[in-house]
Order: sequence, then structure tokens, then C-alpha cells
Amino acid sequence: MKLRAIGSNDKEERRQAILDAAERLFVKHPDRMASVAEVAAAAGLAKGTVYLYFPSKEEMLLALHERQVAHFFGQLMRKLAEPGTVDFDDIFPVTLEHLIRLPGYLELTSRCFALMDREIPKDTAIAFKSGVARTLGAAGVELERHFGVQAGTGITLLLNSYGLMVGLWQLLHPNERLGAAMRRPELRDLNRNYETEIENALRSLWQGSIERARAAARAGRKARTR
Amino acid sequence: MKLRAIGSNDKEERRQAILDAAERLFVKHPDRMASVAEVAAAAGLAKGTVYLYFPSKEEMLLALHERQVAHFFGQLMRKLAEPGTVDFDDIFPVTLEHLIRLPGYLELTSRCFALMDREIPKDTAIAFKSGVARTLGAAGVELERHFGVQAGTGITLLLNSYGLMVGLWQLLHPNERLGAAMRRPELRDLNRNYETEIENALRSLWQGSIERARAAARAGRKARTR
Amino acid sequence: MKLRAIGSNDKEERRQAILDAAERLFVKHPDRMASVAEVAAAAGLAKGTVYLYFPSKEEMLLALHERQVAHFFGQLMRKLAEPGTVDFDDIFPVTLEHLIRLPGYLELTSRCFALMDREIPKDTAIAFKSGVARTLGAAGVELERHFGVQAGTGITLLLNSYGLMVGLWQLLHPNERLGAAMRRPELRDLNRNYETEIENALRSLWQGSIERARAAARAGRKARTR
Amino acid sequence: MKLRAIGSNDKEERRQAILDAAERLFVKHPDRMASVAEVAAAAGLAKGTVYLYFPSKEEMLLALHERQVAHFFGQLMRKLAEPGTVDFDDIFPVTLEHLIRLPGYLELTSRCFALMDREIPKDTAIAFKSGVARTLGAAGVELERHFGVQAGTGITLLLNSYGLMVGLWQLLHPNERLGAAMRRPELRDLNRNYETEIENALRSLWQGSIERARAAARAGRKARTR
DNA sequence: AATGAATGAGGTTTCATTCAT
DNA sequence: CATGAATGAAACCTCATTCAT
Repeated sequence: MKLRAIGSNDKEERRQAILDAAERLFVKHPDRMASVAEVAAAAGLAKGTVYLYFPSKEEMLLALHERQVAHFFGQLMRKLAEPGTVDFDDIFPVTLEHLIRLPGYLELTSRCFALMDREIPKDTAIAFKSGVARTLGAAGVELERHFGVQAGTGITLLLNSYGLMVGLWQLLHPNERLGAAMRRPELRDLNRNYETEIENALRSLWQGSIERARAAARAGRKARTR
Repeated sequence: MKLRAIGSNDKEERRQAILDAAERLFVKHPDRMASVAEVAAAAGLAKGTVYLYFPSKEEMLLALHERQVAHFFGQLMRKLAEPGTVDFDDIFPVTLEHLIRLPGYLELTSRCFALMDREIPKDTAIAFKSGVARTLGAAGVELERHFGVQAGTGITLLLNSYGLMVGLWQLLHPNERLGAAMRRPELRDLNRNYETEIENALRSLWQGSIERARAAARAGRKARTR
Repeated sequence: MKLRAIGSNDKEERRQAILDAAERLFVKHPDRMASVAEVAAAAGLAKGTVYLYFPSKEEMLLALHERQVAHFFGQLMRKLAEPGTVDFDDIFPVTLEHLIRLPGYLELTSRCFALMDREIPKDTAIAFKSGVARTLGAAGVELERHFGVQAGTGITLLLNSYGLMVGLWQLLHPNERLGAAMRRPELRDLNRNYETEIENALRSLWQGSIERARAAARAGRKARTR
Repeated sequence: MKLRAIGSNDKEERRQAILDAAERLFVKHPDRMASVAEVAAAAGLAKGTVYLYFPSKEEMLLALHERQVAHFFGQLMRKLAEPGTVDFDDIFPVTLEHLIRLPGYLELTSRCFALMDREIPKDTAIAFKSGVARTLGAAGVELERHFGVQAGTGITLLLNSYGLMVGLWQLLHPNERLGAAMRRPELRDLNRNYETEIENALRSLWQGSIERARAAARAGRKARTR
């Protein structure tokens, strides 16, 4: 890397490099929050330099989360725009690859929800949420088109799915620390594979949601024709 | 309260009093984790006394969570045992009252999942998880009976529902700090009422899950008769 | 010293011990502000312990200053109460001993004035100033009695004297760092002995003030009799 | 301003521009010390550029102070050179205008005294002090001529007056942060107007000093005639 | 059993100064 | 000459936990 990031290209690159370092540490030790000093060292920079790119540690983490979210939804939108995309089976692999299997994604999501309530300045939090809302809205409309459901159904489905992924991950994600102990017979029921479970859970959620949406649409039409 | 807890009854009472205090503080300031000193003060005790009843702050929180979980599942089991209970509409009100609306429940659940990965001693974590597994297993079997679905389906449904509730809550729970700003038009899509949303989401999840379970059961029977 | 300060006597003693340590460090290195860690170490305590006795570093310094002020004015009042005390020559030695020669007194006074403008919480600053005002008022009245001057003259004289001492000290206090260089001929005029200078300056100020006060009193009487 | 300062005229101009910026910031926020970055920005320059003109932040402040001091004594000397100037009433208005009322003057004086003890290199400190000594000496001699007092009396009076102004300012300067609270009755005695007080204090000091000087002169003559 | 005084590791942030461009 | 990106020392304060009383 250059010694100094002069142009705005270089700057963005360095910003990303810091986020990369933070992500690396996050994936490496999901159980503890790296200090700013560690992140800086991992990026080959001095502590103070990180503060040239992010106003606070919390905002750095939020930026990392934002990047992950943008990446995932970018992939999702691309998939939705592809001609052959029509149903859950087309979409789920994208989710699997760019969200579920992406190391640190769900972990960081969990953390960021907590941060938002405290440490993040109001404006930053609002800006982040606005971005998410915009993204969700766009993706939601696409979904509605694909499934032929009512307006509003798509974004709700996305929200629910996201919540389900995050929540179930918290229940089921493997904990390396507990290791072999998790294989005890009395823990059999909790010792599930997250990927398998979330796929099934999402399938059920989507099937139920779409059916209920269609039923609601029929009921609405009938009511109107009466 | 007595000045000194001598018998084991007194001790358990005092233990509960500490948990009560922690819960009170948790409900009062859901956005910050009360310090041990605050909990002790709220319980009318000294800081050190808390450590006579709980080996660490984290284990205290886990104990509180455990109590909440036990309470909810107790209510759920009672409902499932009632003669008339047959479907979602019978069960959901229990969930609403003893989990969703219970101040601090979901908040603490979120926290405790995070703790489990780090601070809690292995044995304690395992013990907690074993208890949860037992409870879930029992409730799952009841559910299967009610809905006439395959073994294993009930516990999966419970897990998924629990995850959905926790995850969606993190997405949608109101944040007092942001206040009026959340009512901006661009945030409309995120500004949803948790109770309404979770009811719909759970209905969809359950409908989809049960249908898929029954379909799987039919497919299984057909395969076997062949 | 005891391991733990239990009673309020012990507590006050420990508080004073911390102030002693701070004072010691202050006198030893008048040119730099010791860190809290250093003060704690000098008092044979841990960093955190200092924060049990003072809410912040700044308030600790203010407390030290307060103690010095109280000490000086206590001595001054005692002297003023003595039968034979009638004029400057009676009072000045007290000032010399308990203020001018007291190591760190004027240095700390300088610092604390600066603190008051920034770091000290409003209430604390007000409280400190109220205390000073009360003390000054009481001593001022005594002075007026001794010199037979109008009400208000005494406190003004005290304020002016205090300011003169602080300000002149800043101009003339010896700076060890510069050492021999201060004896250069071109610096002759600045190379004065603070004690000698302040005595003369105070004498002049007092003589001028009292004469002017008496003149004003005469003028006032004349105006009234007219 | 030019983009680059090439000739030594340009350089001096830029130096002054930096001091102007520092002075502006100092007046604007008397309670905090602007950072080098702020000063540079206020001068329309980059941080590094400031270091081309001043070896350190402290020396920059000292240079600013030096400029203020030179300005004041320049005005004072001019006044003393005027034919009609004979007493305090002729001189005080100059002090009032070019020192007491000059925003930031006394504030900066306070700061610079503190700096001198630490951060400023010995040579710089000596150089500054030499300049002050020379200036004081010259003005002192003028004063002695006007008041017909002994040699040495003038410079002493100037020193004392300067100290009185600085010290009393520290005691009495208004603190915006405390605001209305300063008007509480118990603070009445401290809530004085600096300009009024300093005028009276200086009058008293001068009257006393001159009388004492004359008395000393008489005593000296008498001793010699004996 | 209860207390609460003492501990001290741990992490964030600021900002004067340097130096590659 | 000018820039401003990078540096990293320095210092504060919190709070879970321990342990003398």
C-alpha cells in the first residue's frame, strides 16, 4: 500500500483497508471486540490514523456493517434482475453465499443493533437506517413483482427473513468454546446445523407468507366485487 | 427483608430479590446494562453481597434470563395442557403476554446470547442450554400432538419462532433515543409496530411450517408404501 | 496508614492524604501537572481509589487549592483576632509564612483560576467561589475594623492584594530551568526577589488604599454635612 | 494573500497573518486553546505551514504575546513622550485601551507566563525576557522623570501594576459559563467589574508607591546631609 | 453473612509534530 | 514553499471483582 493516501481514490481504498482489517479480526475472534489499536495494527497503520477515517470506533463498526449489507443487497438485486429468477430456490443461494456463509456477517449484525441504541450519534444512525430502508424498499418491490403479491408484502417478507436469520443464528450458531460439550445427548435438540435449519425456516416462512398474501388479496377482491 | 439470609429459603428469597432488582433496572433502562453497584443498591444490598449469590455479573444476568424463560415456557405448557387448545390462535396470546409484551424479555434474550459466547463458564453455559433443550423438547412434543405433525417438527417450530421473535425485535424495537426522527418519511418502512408484525410473521411461519411438515409426511408415507 | 478507611474520620484522613500527595508532587515539579496515576502512587494507592474520593482530577486540584485557601485565611483570621494586631506589619508576616512562602500555593492558585473556566462543573465552581466570598467577607470586615475604614474597603483590599500577589508571582517567580541565564545583566531588572518586591508592593497598595478610603470618607462626610 | 511567500517581506506578512488568526481564535474562545489545525485553517493555511514559521505551538503563542506587549508599550512610550503627560490620569486611558480592554491580552498573558516555565526553549525564553526588560527599563525611566522619583522606582511600579492587572483579572474576569449563577447574593462580593476595580487598585498602588518613594527619597537625603 | 473500600486492567480519544509528496 | 496524511504518546475514567473488617 502507498505510504500516504492522497487522492480521494487512495483515501477510499485506505478506508476499505481499515474495514478489511476490522473484518478480519472480527472473523478471527468473533467472541471479542478488537480494540482500535489492534485494528490499526492489523491494517499496518497507527492508532491515530484510524481516527482520520472514522470518527469513533462505533462508527467504524457501523461502516463495516453497512458495507456488508450493501454487498448482500447488491447481490440480491442483481439476482432479482436476472431473467430466470422466479422463486425462493433462485434467491436462497445468494443469501447463503453472501450473507449466511459470509464470516462475521450475522455476528456483526447482532452487534450493530446493540450499538445503534447507544453509542452511535443520532444522525449517523438515522442515515444508516435510511439507507437500509431504501435498499429494502427497492428489493421488496422486486420481490413483489416476482411473486405477484401485493405491494408491501415484499418488504415485510424481507424484514421477517432478515430477523429470522439473525435471531436463529443467535440461537444456533456454533460456539467453538463449548466444543465437544455441545455433542452431549441432552443437547441434541439444540445442536443443529444453522444452514440447514435456516433454509427450512425460510422456506416455511416464505411459503406461509406468500400464501397468506394471496389469500388476503383474494379476500380483498371478493370484498370489492361484492 | 431480613438483615441476614440464614436458611436456604431465605437465601433463595434473596437471590430472587437480586434478580428482581436487576430486572427492574433492565426494564427501566433497556439501553444500558446496569452496573453491579446499581443492582445491589436497587436490591437494598451492598455490592459485595451480590457476589455471595452469583459468581459473576454475567451469571446473574443468565440466571435472570433463565427465570424468564422458565416462566414463559411454564405458561406455554400450561396452555398446551388445557383441553381446548388446538392452534396458533390459542397459543399466540400466551406468547404475547408472557414473552413479547414482557418488558425486558427480548432485550435480555439478545444480551444473553451474546454473553454465552464469551463470559459465561463452559459448564454454566452447558447447564443453561441443557435446561432450555429439555424445556423445548417437552413443549415441542406437545405441539406435535396438537398439530399432528411429525416428531421433531414441534421443536423446530419453537426454535424458529423464538429466533424470529428475537431477530425481528432487534430490527423493529423502538429506540427512544431516535424518537421523532424515526417518523421521517424515508424511514416509513422500518417504522413498524413490532406486535403487529411479529403476529403476522409467526402466523406465516407456522402456516408454512405445518403445511410443509404435512407435505413431507405424505411424501414419506407414499415412499414407504411403494 | 490503615489498609481501609472505614469510618468517616479515616475517610477524611485518606482524602487529606491524597491531597498531601498531590501537593508534594506539585511542589516537586511545579512545571508539570502530575497525572492521577502518579498522585495515586505517591499516596500509596491505586488509581481508582483516587476516584473514590474525588470525582475528577480537576476537582481534586480544586480541593487542594481550597484547603490552602482555608488554611491561609484561618491563620489570617486568627491573627486579626489577636489583641495587638493593628496594622500591615502585624499581618504581613502571616501572609509571608502561610501564603507567599508556602510552596506551591501561588502556583496552584494560578492553575485553579484557569480550571474554573473550563473543566470544573458549574456547581462545584459556584460552591468554591461562595466559600471564598464568605471567607473574604469575614476577613474584610475585620480589616475595616482595624483600619477604621468604610465598609467594603476591606474586601476590596484583600482582593487587590491577592491579585497582586498572584500576578506579581507570575512575573517574578524564579524559574529553575533558566537558572544562571537569569543573572545576565540585561535581565537585571526582572531578576528580583519576589518576597522583597511583594512586601513593598503590598505596602504601597495598602498605604494608597487606606489613604484613598479615608479621603473618600472625608469627602462623603463633607458632602453630607453640606 | 499570495500563494507562496517568497521574499522576506512576504514571509513576515504571513507570520503576522498566522498570529492574527491565533489572536482571532483566542478572542473568540478565551476559555480554550485553539489547536494548531484551527489556527492554520483560520489563516487559510495548512497545518504544516504554521511550522514553517514557528518552531512550536508554544513559541507561536509567545510571539503573539510579544506582539501584544510591544504594541502596548509602544503606545505607552508614545504617551509618555507627549508634552502634557504628567500623571496617572494621563496614562491610565492608554492602559485601558491598549491592554485592559484589548480582548485576549490578559488572558494570553496568563497563559504565556505558564508556558515560560515549561515548554519554551531556554534561549527563546531568555530572548523574550530580555526584550521585556529593555522595554520596561525604558518606560520605567520615563515614569521616574514624570513623577520625580528615584531611579528604579519606575520599573518597579510598572512591574507591580502589570502583576496587579494580571492577577486581579484572574480573580475577577467574567466567566460566561457560570453566567447568571454569578449574580447570586452570596457571590456579590466577587461579582465586581474588572475595569472599575483595576482602576481603583492601580490608583491606590500608584499613590502609595509614589508617596513611599518620595518618603524614601527624603529619608535618603536627610541621612546624607547628616 | 454482609459490607463497601480498594484495586487496576483496559480502551478511547486528542493533537502537536513530522515528513512524503 | 506548501500541504495534509500519518504518527503515537499521553491521560482520563469505569467498573467488575476482591477481600479486610
